[in-house]
Amino acid sequence: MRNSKPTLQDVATAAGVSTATVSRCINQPTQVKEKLRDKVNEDINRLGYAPHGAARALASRRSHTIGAVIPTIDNGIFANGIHYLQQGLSEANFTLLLASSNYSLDEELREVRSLITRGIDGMVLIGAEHHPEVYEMLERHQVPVVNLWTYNSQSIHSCIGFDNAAAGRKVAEHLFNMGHRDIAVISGIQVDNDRARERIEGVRQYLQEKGLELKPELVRECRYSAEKSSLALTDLIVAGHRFSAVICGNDILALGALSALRQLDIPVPKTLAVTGFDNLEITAALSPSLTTINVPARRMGTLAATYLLNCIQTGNRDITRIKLPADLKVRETTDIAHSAGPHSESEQVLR
Amino acid sequence: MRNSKPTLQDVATAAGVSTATVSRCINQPTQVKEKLRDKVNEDINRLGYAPHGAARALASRRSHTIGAVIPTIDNGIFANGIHYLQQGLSEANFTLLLASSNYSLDEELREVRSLITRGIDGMVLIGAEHHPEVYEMLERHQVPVVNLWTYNSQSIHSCIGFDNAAAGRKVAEHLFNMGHRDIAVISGIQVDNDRARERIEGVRQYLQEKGLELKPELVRECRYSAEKSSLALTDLIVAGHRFSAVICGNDILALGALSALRQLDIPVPKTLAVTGFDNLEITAALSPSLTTINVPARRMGTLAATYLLNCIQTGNRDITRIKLPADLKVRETTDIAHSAGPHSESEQVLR
DNA sequence: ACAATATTTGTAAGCGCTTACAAATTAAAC
DNA sequence: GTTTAATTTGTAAGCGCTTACAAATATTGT
Repeated sequence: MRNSKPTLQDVATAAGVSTATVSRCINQPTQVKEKLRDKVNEDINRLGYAPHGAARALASRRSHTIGAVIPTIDNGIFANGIHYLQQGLSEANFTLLLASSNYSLDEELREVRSLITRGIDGMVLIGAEHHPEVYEMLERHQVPVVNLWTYNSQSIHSCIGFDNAAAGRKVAEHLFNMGHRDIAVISGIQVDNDRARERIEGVRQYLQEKGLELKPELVRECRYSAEKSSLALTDLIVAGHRFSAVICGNDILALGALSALRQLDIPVPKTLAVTGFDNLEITAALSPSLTTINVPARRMGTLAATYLLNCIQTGNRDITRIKLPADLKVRETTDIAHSAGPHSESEQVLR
Repeated sequence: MRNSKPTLQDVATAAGVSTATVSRCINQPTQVKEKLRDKVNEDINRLGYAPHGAARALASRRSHTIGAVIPTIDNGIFANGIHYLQQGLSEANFTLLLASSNYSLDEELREVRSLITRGIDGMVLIGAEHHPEVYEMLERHQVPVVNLWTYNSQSIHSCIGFDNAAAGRKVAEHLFNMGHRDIAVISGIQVDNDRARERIEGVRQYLQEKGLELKPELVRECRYSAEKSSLALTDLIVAGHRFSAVICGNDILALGALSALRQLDIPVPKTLAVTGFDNLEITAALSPSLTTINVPARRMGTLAATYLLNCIQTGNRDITRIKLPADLKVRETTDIAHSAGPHSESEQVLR
């Protein structure tokens, strides 16, 4: 319970060695003779010494911190991937500095600037579309970056993700195969959001190939909120449009859509089929369970950690592109046959 | 596109002033004469200068960073509160360093240590129960701390939250009033989790006051995962226990319970009533919608930011205790009457 | 006009650590 | 037992910034 925290110098004095030796005990233990090292470690523990991150970062030009800016931390969409990113970093003794942009590229720029000022060693962003100054700053400060949730074979920046357009196509294809010809879309705001645009573009293309059209009046954009989505779908229905399926830009939007349909007493999928995107854990537990795209969140997070740590360690700045699968999970909101029928056990009486 | 990033010294040289003046332009602009300040700012922009966080932190003994360790970032339970915490900090130009503990106090200790090493100016933790060394380190390093998601008028550390036991009571009371006498509980793991314990304790106490008992065989603990919860409830039912309501420790557990009940074809709330805890956005959109406790996540986040910023600015270390309301949201899983009846609009034909 | 005071700027000493480089010690080779 | 090479430790110069304190300049009162 000393007055102020001990410094490297305090430990050095206590152990009767130089600060350099103590520093080596911590950072390159093999460079110090075992006996001395033990003595020093003992004093480190005895004094309760903990290195001072800022001083260390300043002297070594390495913060052992990587930054991530995600659109929102509010719901679970990105949380899962970030969780594994963090886990991967943590194992290498790196820390994650997390910020959110509210789906705005300008806010993202501000956060990136703040993170760079903080001195991050690597950066994780969502999507490939960013303010030009973002890339410029990262470049200037030599900070390696990887874009998640997106994949493009031509990308000039590293990316680890999936093909959003292809995923959109998969949804459309499934719906088409289920007999749907009139399809509505509730998308997230597309400005500043390449993933949202690509997903819809995938849908549009597929339908076009099948001689169908994605009617502009059947496409609604709204914030990624269940409530907004609910309103959007209700509006679409009240407006009297004809459609038998609605593709939602993510699971939150789908949740809102299902809520609206329940309010309106419209049976799903009988009268209206619904699809989501992301495969949040809860979507499988819904009733009806939600057909959605299973996003490789875990692997994106883990691989991003591996990639950045490697960049930092080796100084390698080659760009890497990793394409992960994003498969359709067909469930009850598009296919009643997928319904979990009553089990035999269900017959038992509870009370 | 210079070789390496410009430093304060570079700006000073360019502007023909001392580093102290440039530093003041950035940190205490009013101390510098307007004309000079403009000139300096111009050079700052021209050179694309960005302060070096570590150097700044080292020299000023202030990192402008606050740390938070939450049990999990995986689902939305804590995300919402953290979102607002971050927002509040961001406005004051502070950054959030976020880590997760997987509901383990030992892991939490490790994360706290890492954060302190990184040099945080303040700390946010969830719950009041922490490894003793956590409090010791925070004390030693003079880092102000606030416990969220918990409230105790006797607490010797600052807390901003709600009374978990009282919330538990509310759930039990509601169920009791709805006529339920045989109540089961699916709780999160209680070791290392004071909130989970308190919630159940609240339930137990209320029932006791009503001359009822919370039967040990009707209490199951499991990880906060929909799947585990689903298994736990199924197990409880298959074991032949008699109960008409199940109280779940949080909304994720409730989701799992609902999923199990759907699989077993057991009507909710007719045969079995279900309650959650947290009021995740999606719980209102479920069918049946979930009765749950509305946790004041937003206010906890906002107030935590305000509190810590104040501590840091003023140096004040008085302990603060803020009690926020956590009200019951009665919905369909306990009260069929709350069902949103078919609206008149629902009659309209879609196709 | 000249003190006396208030404001603005500069000087320089660190903040706590890492790391070239030099010095000292030990091990290996002859 | 030397000489030489390899290993271990110490010395000291910063990393880029903030901030007492001193110096210089501007403002005010008389």
